Amino acid sequence: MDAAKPNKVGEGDEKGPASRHFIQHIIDADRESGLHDGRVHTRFPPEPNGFLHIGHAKAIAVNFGLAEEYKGVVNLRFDDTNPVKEETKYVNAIRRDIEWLGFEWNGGEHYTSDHFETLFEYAVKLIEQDKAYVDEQKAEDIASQKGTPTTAGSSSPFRDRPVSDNLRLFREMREGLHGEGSMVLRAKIDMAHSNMHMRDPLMYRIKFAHHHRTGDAWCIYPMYDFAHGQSDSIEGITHSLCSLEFENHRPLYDWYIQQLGIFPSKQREFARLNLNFTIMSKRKLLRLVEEGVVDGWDDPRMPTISGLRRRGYSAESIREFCDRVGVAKRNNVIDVSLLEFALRNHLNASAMRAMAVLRPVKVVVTNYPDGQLEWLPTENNPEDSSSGTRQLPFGREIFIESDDFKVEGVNKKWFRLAPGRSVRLKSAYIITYVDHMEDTDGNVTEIHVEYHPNSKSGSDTSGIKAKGTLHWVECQHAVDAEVRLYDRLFLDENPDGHKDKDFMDFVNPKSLEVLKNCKLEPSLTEAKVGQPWQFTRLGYFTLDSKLTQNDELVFNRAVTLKDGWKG
RNA sequence: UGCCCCAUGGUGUAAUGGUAACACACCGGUUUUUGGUACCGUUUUUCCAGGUUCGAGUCCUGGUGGGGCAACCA
Repeated sequence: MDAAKPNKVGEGDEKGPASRHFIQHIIDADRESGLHDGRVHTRFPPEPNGFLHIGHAKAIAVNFGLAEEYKGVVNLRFDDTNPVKEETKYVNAIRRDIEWLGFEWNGGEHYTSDHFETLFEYAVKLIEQDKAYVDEQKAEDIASQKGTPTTAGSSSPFRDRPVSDNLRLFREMREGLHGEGSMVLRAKIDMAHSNMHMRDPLMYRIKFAHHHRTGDAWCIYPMYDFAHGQSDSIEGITHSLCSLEFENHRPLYDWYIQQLGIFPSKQREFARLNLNFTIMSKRKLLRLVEEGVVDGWDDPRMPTISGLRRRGYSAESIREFCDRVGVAKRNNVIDVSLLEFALRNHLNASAMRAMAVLRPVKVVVTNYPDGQLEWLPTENNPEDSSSGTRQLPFGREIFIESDDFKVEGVNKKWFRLAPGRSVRLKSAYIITYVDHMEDTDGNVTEIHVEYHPNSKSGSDTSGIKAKGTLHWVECQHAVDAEVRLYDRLFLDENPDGHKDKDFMDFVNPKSLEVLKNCKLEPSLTEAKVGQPWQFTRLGYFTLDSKLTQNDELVFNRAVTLKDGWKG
């Protein structure tokens, strides 16, 4: 095993046992005690009100990873208890993203709405036990009676309504006999409880809204707390893993299950993923979409799964990233460089190399015969000996990167082309500067060089030592393309963390740069959507899935190569 | 002035009362027909104060600091 790589969950290496996180310790203890015969059944419960982002990827990886480790299964359950926010298009996007990440869920999809009838029966049961009551107060009154974290709440005047009245009213609520906001069903727990969630929490509210799956069958909908844990229980979920913010909900989660006497799913909480220079709130990501800052949920600058995919991130790299960030209870902010590392790490080993010149300047090889052309072999991926080679056309006129030539400020650290300098053209010849032309603004328009015929790659007998190696594309065979370069969407490390400023204030106005006049080697016309490429010396790129037309290639840069040049 | 959770290098995460480690980042070096990769190395860690113990990052007490909790949202 490669010692540089982290141990796969549950495995050890020659250095000792793999490190294990606290949820694994909990599950180990549960299995030790024989809980549920050692069965592990988790769930991933997205609300279909937005696209999945990299933070969800962590939750997905934790739930599916644990299930895999313990030979259990995972339910995909769309948590659809609020019809006014949820839409089928989000269900479809979420399903596609999880599949793309490479995870398989257990036996079809689940929906909280599948359990609406059972949930209703559970509610009736609690009413019959005098553990729930119909409250006819206004929302503001209920809120004010809740008290504050430091002062006890007070009871609703409807708290001691007879069971029979509660039963009748709750059924009338379901039948649509009462208007929205006129009444709610509440659990009867303790209005003075130190945990606000235990102060007679709402269980059901009336909404005459069309539900994306149940249509108009219901006009009452359960609240999260009275739906999530019960759905876990109905589905036989053993370990219900959620984020830290639900820690205070746990006593309520347990209370409902205990009162109902149903399967005892257990909730455990871990810290959600945060990334610097980005935001992870679905509400705020939606604002970027709605206000046109980005071109949709799948804009390559978005931290969404679909955005990362379109940008050129591989599913493997996202999974590796999720493995590397760990699982713990402390609030964390992961450096985006770790995400980029995971991508480079995967793509360096797997991506095909290609030559592309983003900001071309023409080079004329003055001693190369006019009209002559030769095809030179070059490796597809030096990290993968099985990837083979391909042929590159070379001729009298080529393009190189304008950044690779400069006249002013040339010192001994400059390895590239300059007056008096020689450089290697990757997989071709060594060339030596002869002359260059400039326009009236001083921009270099053309460079003249001479090549050394005996310096051909693989059979170099020239003895010339060239420090630098440049990528290049032969003019006649060059394919035009558009290339889009992305920078971070926010200029602030924590755009969401300023009390006095809106995160929108930190949007990077230069997060997208569109290059129109890029020159690609001809083999790139074979590129497919979803296929990663390393453009030699530049970074990792992929075809844009939305903007690419048949004869108009558009590439996105996912990430640059690490740049070790200190200038 | 309440309840809950958390505190290990710059950022994350391990260490199950017994030598504080791994990754990313950073900095330096070797190799290199990608200033990439690979390899080597430097710097940098247990919030504070008590207590228990032969021994505490770990257990206990008290502080300090951070996060969460008062939607007919999830």
